[in-house]
Amino acid sequence: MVLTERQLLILQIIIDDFIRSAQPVGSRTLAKKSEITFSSATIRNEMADLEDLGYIEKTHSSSGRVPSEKGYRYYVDHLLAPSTQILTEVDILAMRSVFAERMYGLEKLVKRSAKILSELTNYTSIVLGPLVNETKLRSIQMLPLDDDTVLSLIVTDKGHVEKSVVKIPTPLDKTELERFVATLNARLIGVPLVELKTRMYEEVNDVIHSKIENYASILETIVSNMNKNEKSSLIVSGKTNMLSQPEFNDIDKVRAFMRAIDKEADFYNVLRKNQQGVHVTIGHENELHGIKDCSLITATYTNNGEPLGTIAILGPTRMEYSRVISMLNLLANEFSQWHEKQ
Amino acid sequence: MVLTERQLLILQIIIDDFIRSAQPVGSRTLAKKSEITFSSATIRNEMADLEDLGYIEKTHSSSGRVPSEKGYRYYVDHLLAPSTQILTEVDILAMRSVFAERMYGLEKLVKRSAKILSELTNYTSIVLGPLVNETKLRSIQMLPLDDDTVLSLIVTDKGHVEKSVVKIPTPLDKTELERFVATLNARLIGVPLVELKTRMYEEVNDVIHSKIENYASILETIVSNMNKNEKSSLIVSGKTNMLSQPEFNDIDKVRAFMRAIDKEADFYNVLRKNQQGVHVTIGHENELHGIKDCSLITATYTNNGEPLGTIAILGPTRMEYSRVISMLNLLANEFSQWHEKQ
DNA sequence: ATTTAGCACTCGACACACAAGAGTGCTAAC
DNA sequence: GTTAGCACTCTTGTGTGTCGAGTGCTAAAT
Repeated sequence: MVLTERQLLILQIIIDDFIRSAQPVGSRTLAKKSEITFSSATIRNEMADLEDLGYIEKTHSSSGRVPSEKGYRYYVDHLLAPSTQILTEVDILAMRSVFAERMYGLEKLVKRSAKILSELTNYTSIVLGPLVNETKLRSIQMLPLDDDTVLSLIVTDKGHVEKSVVKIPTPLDKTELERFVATLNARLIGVPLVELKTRMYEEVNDVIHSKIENYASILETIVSNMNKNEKSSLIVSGKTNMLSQPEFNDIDKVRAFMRAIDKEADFYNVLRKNQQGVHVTIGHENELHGIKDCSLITATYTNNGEPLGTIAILGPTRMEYSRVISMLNLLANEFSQWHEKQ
Repeated sequence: MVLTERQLLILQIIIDDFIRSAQPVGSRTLAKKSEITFSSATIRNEMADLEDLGYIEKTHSSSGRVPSEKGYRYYVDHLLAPSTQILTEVDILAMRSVFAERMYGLEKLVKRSAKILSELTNYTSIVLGPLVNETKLRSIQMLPLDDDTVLSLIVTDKGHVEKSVVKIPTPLDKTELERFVATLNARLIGVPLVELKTRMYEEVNDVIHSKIENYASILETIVSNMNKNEKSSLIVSGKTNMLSQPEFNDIDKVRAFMRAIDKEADFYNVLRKNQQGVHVTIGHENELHGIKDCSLITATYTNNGEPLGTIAILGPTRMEYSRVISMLNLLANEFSQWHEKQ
């Protein structure tokens, strides 16, 4: 059964109102709205139908109605004012400012966007920087710190630096190290980071065998470090913002949420698998347990159509979907453009 | 007026018991303890005196007693079982394991100790890595990324790397850049990082003047970046642990605490000025507003007597002072030893 | 055939009263 | 100086009553 015009109108107003007020909305409140030309009794009848269909719920038998997750889903899919200009000038300027300023380095850009986003929305923002498989090796450097310690740096073409401090078993021959590094660089520059681990062994295997065990040990450490740091480009900003949302007046919800958001690795996995475009995941649609009361909106940004990274906002299910989606769209665009200029 | 033996005993038991149970302790509960040989009526009299003196408080007129901040202060200063072996084998092994393992790099060590500490105590731990003024320049590297972008790396003798991506106004001459870097390295290696900013200008001023403006711009960025990153060696672990402490059942306290702990810069300032040794700051003794319900225990670790960094635990005023102090002492010692071995 | 007015009913929120229990302070006896 | 005893205080939990917002249903109005 499909919804009538009037039911859609009522559903829309209920959700809009609830998003604003966080209070269950009753038939009298609705009847006062200027869009509504019929009486509260009619509204009650329609609301009863909407409830039977699962779009709205009561918090108790004589309360006003609250959107269900199904209701939000319908709202997001069909009712969202399509491409209406929701953002204020202030919002737009704030976001553009991140890119307008002469910025140095992608990592800062990611951090700053996350911050702006969480400040503007008062939700929690999560930004995933470019995935490692997009970047290529720019240079490998090794600097001896002591007799038995080497600092190795892996620099990518995007200006990212992975460092690892390696302890080596036998004392170091400096010129030999230099030759080793030169070999590595000669053979590996330009290799995508994601292939680096395997290529490293392939390309330099013969060289290593002819040398002492030091180099095997160094490579071992570098490779194992790369695994760990893959996830480092995840920035979470505004973790405490959710505390000011009324749905988090319950201490147990706060606990669950904070615990969930502390496990950044989980979010990494969720965000990484995101397809292109904007996606909204509402309440129990989320895989992660701690955020079943929340909605997650994600947007990917691209470089020439290739997905590079993800921007996301985590808020209560009662989220300002329309505004947040517009913001993410804008920001993802700016990101993509920024990348193409690089 | 000085406290009698018996009052001390009572104060001690009250505090010990309250630290365990988080419940106000009454005269009957006390009388049941095996250490106590006198009746609950006597205890009531003594408790009235202790209250007049400000060491304990009532939560309401007919409640049991709770330690006041003055009480905790006295407890920490005079009553703490001096160097009794509080730590369990498990605690000790867990902490040693951080150092026992073949660890790479100070930064990881700092992170791992913070983690262990917060896990063992179930409080929040804060570890401040070696202050920048201890470390010296090991090497400066500059790698051109594009025509107008240079990645500059500052490597310290402790293996720490500061990177900054610099956009430069005029296209780059690669050999000239190499000469510039060589000059920088020749003149600046071994300079303490804290002096680097000024020395950088002094030493290379003449060189810069004879070259194009690129180099001034590069130095500018590096220097301004160093300022920001000075604070990066602060690791906070277990932020959400406090949520399981009963004193944080109040949502407003949670909010205040989370907000406070999110401002890492504040903690940096507090920890940086710490004198050598272990320090306990109780409740309102803390300068920071959000943690007036908390106690902060800090310990510095040293290298040949020179203070290097700080380890701290932030918990409720009802903290296991004795255990935490022992743990910090142990860990600070391990840290100092580790440094000396380097 | 819809829409609406009217009304009985439900439930949460709040205030109040009451009892039980833990703990105190004080007094008088030991 | 110590203790037993007792009246008193305050919290906590439970039950009761009232108020108001909101619903569902019925019957009348359009």
